[in-house]
Amino acid sequence: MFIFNTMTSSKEKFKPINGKRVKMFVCGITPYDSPHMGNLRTFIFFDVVAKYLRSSGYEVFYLQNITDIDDKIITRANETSVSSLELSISFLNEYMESMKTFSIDSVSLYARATFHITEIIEQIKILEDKGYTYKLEDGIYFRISKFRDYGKLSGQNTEALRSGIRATVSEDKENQGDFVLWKFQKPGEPFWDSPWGKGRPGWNIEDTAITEEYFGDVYDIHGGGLDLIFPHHEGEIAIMRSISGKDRLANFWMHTGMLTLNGQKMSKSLNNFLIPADLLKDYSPSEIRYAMLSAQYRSIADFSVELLKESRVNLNYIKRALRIMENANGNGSGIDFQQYKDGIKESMDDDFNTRGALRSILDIAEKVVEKETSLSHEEALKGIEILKWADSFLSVIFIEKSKQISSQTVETLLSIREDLRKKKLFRESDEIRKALKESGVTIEDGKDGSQWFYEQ
RNA sequence: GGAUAGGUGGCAGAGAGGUGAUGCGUGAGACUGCAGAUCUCAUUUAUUAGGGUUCGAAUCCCUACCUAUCCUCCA
Repeated sequence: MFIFNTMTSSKEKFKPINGKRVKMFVCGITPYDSPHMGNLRTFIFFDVVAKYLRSSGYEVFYLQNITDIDDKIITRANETSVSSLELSISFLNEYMESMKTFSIDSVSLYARATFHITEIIEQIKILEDKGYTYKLEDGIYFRISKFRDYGKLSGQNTEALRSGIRATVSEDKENQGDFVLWKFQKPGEPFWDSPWGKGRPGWNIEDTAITEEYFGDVYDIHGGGLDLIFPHHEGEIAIMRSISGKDRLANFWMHTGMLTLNGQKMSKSLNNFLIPADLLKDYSPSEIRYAMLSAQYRSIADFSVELLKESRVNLNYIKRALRIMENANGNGSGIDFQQYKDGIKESMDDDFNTRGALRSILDIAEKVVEKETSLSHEEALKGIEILKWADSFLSVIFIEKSKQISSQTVETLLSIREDLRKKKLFRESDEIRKALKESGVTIEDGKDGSQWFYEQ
């Protein structure tokens, strides 16, 4: 298995530090607003990563943080006159709801920053003792000049950063890149006590405190969006390595490409984002998830309706093949299912190429449709087994069917409809089709009678 | 200005030195009460540009141009 490592800009053979155990950390959200599809892209992808690693025999501890204290939360809370705690919990619930909707259920532990204040303070103390910190009027800062490898992950050097065009001129910071570890409380803001006075933690140290708590000072995979490489991940590396003295924080750095809308990054500040609810009006969760997995995770993916439509068509095609397999009773088609399974595995082992895996699944579907009449029951079982295996990490085909009407009822209604059609009472027969559609059952009339199937 | 990743048909996306897959879309036809699905055929000059290496380049090298992201809020 090969993984593209941002740190080295190359694909490297994956090997966990400790046998088959994998410690994976992915930067989660700051719950100050609804999660958008860009966020979802990242979390859907890492869900596949965790699931695929598990299906490949690894034991994965997938840790995700929640930045539930932050300037934006405080600002937003003040605007809406609820407490920052209430605000963050409400958006956190919404986030968890989305995770459920899109079958993102592989995270072992969600760690909230506010539950780890003690560990954060401990880390700052160590940094202080080692001379990595200094105090300004508004907080305790980390001194990046003391950490030699600052900028290694992003290819930045501190000299160039100084002339960054967007950097606001610093007040008193020793270096533009210095970041806050502990922010002193301003009147009315939530706070925790610390040796430096009342305040709250800075962003970067929340994650290092959490990962050190559960993983120790070096772990296997650190993931997140591409936009977090600088400065967030540089900051994490600077903090943790300064504390541990080790030559690394994580062995593999994985970053997902941005989801764009009309060629521009989906983001709150540009106000060009889509939230799940916008899409769920017209598309199912698995169609959306399929669309997200249709692009290679590191590439820019421009969001489009075409992509969703294509996903729907392809997914329906796969489901059609699945129905054929479920009813197969031919004499043998000679389809070599194993080669497709190998193809899926090969794609996934190559830096989690979900696009390639989906391609192989479509190849299976195509073969099955082509050999519909000759496909034997035994062959079909093999084919279904492969689809189930692939779906154990892709999670787009077999979605739990809730409150669906029984197949017996459907058959009964269909035979009634058939009679109506023979009598050319089409208005009545169309009513039945419509009613079934609303219950999640799709009917397709063909030469050999009507076929039906459950939508997800 | 610096950094990172890229630039292949209308769109998505393979190809990793030996006349450019595939899917979607589109067009035509078949089927059909309608819808949908499916089938058949088609989509004729798609590799950003210019140099170089080579018998041969999408692929390797150089230059230019373009796009996205980051340069202290960001998945």
